[in-house]
Amino acid sequence: MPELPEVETVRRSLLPVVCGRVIGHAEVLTPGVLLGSATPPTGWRIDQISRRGKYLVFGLTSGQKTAQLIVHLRMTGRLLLQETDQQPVKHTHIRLRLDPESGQPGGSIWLIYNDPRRFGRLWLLADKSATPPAGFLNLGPEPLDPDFNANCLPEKFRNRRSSLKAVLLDQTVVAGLGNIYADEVLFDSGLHPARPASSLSSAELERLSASIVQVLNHAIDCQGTTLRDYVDGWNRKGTFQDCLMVYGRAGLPCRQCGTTIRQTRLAGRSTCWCPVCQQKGDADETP
DNA sequence: CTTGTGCCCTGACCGC
DNA sequence: TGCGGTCAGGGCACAA
Repeated sequence: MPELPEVETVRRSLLPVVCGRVIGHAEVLTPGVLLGSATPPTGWRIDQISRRGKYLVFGLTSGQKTAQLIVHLRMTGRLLLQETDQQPVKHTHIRLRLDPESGQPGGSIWLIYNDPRRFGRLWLLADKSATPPAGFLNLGPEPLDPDFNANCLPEKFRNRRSSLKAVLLDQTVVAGLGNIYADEVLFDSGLHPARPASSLSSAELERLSASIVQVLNHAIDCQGTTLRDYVDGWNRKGTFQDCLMVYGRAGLPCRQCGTTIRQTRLAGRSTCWCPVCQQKGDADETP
């Protein structure tokens, strides 16, 4: 399930291949997956790929005109590169033939959007009538931004009575965390997932924000987490699944203290934590 | 405003 | 071997 580290890894795998190429041909095999402008996405040159939270943003130009192609992979979406025009594999919804710019050497490459569960979406914003999705516009601070620190969190946390887990999953609070990294971040910061967000001390907020940055960067260094579906643009798996401390480890001994990892349901999501390394933090529980 | 619930959708897995 | 049930969860609509 692509979260920030997986999306960033996809971005880095696509970047050197697709930038500077022109969308020469586009096939939308599944209507409804591509939203936004009615204009077909052909003729545009891909200038850059940026990322915001779990969204990828392709910057497109055509002469003086600019456009954006925004992509959210949700659960099982994949952007895959193919060097030959192969038969579309099952659950392929969009195929883009990327040609070298005129006068440039080399052959075409295909960029495939594949998504078994069809939760993912692409938005082509090629004219004024097309606007980005609300979720994109309402994203909270970007945790890999150099300016990101604990001061980005308190105002968002102060008025929230709900659990830390629910707040970390809220994309308007911090952009990019999903179920796996929310659990991993809470373990890294030694905080119990059910703690009310508003109960954190400033020292705990510092720890939490530092863990967000640390865990996400570590996962990017490992090319993301592949549990089931996730692969990058060249169909390569990540390795962060070998580094998980709590997610998916219910019933197994904590890798730090040996206590059995517990699992519960929080914010509608399965939540794993270590009952020893992640204390509630209540005064009466402190020895 | 906040918080919670159900839905979308397919494949993997489990028990019978 | 098949078959129904359950689970996985990101974001959104909707209700209270």
